[in-house]
Amino acid sequence: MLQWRSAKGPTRNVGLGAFPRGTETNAVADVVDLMGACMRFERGAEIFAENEPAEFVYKVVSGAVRLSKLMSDGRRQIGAFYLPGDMFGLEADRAHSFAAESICDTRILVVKRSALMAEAERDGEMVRHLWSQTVGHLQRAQSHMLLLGRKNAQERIAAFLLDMAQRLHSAGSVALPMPRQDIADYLGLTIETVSRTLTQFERDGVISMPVSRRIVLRNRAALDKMNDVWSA
Amino acid sequence: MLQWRSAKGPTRNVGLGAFPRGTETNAVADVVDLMGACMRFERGAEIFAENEPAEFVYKVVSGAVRLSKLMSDGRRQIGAFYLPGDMFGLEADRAHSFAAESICDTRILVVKRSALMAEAERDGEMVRHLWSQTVGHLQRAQSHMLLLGRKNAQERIAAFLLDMAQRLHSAGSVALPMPRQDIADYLGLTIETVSRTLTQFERDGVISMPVSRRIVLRNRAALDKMNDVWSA
DNA sequence: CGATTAATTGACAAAACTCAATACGAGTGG
DNA sequence: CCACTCGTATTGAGTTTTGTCAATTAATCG
Repeated sequence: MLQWRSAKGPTRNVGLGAFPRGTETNAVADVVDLMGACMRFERGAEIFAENEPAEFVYKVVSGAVRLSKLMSDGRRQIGAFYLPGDMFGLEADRAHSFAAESICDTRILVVKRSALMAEAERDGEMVRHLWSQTVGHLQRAQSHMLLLGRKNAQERIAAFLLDMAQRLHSAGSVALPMPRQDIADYLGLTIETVSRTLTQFERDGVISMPVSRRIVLRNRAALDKMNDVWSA
Repeated sequence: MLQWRSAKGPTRNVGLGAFPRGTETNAVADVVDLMGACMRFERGAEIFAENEPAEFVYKVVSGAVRLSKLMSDGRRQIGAFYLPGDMFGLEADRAHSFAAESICDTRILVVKRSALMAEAERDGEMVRHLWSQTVGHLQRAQSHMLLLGRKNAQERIAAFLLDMAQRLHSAGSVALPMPRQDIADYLGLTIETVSRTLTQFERDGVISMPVSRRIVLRNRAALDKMNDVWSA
């Protein structure tokens, strides 16, 4: 593990799309929908870099985003995946400590943090909502810590598949937007271990994989069982 | 790893101490100092349980606290250690997903979350401060994820020692408040690996251990080097 | 199709875990 | 003050899981 692998590093996105509209007005979060500009990022584009000032807040419209941090020797940790509907960019106060990159072609609403804060100045509801977003991210980070700390490969993959299935609202079949390497770096495993574990699951009839990016959940109970160890 | 180990489980604390005073008025955080009641928890006492409604916010005065989550089969993950000056209890919105226990005899300021929120209602500065506390916790969680995800035992221990040294304001020598098992469960290692790695460090002249709970940092540069891999 | 990237598989090595024995250290009572 | 005890920490031997390196196979896109 000496060099960062398939890296023709993330390419800065310059193209800026239209300013589309959402007709939603339901929750407070959707101020982003109203105020945000929609941008397109092609696969592998850098949305923000490590150490970049945290000037914007984002919301995924379509596609997928990874939050990642790279070590000097090529090891990488992915801290989170963001899927359609997810907000991000609030996990930093001053500067970003992770980079964000689009995993595939992705549309993202972008709003200036200062605009959001100005809005929040007048609207107490707004602040609390943004804060609770941050709390949500913290809780995700904590449950990810559990996974990384003491789960074995099978438990990690099971948790990952169930999480993806839920967040992508997929009934029975998940279309993974990310390559195996991203999954590996998210779960703290190697690509080979991810691959072997998936193959194992397939042999055991727990899943099937018509193609590598599509996972059909054939025995959700088995996955739940592997995942439920942390029931508490 | 089938049974939770030395567990004569955490014992509920009932004793409630004095209402001491701090003369500080510097930052907003110190509203807790002004409003909080001081409680004493003896070693191993449960401050709050998993799934308990998050009714209070806490600040460590003296001693140390661990945030932990227990698996059905005895595996445990410690999510954070809280040391004097640290606030906690803001990482949950509705109910706690981790338990908090005192590691040694500990004094803690406790304030009702509702009181804090009432204060925050009037004081915009206050909300932002509480929020930024949460962001701080999130960032700690993220950097802990890095450690758990892709660092080897030496790197984990090095990071841990440096972090403790800094947070305890110890120049050259750290008095660890927690037993090896807690360190292991915090770092996602076994107690044996922690022990062996420390012994290794001692043989290499990186540290010395007059007694097991006291670690003298003899070669901080070596520790920094092991830790700095994630420089970026 | 062919070229190129992504994913899988195999053989082997290494790091960390397990189980078991031993040593240490703080506190207690003779 | 010294032995005893009990919880904590260390050490050793052997196993297991995951990682590494290298070779194949599968997908995707002109």
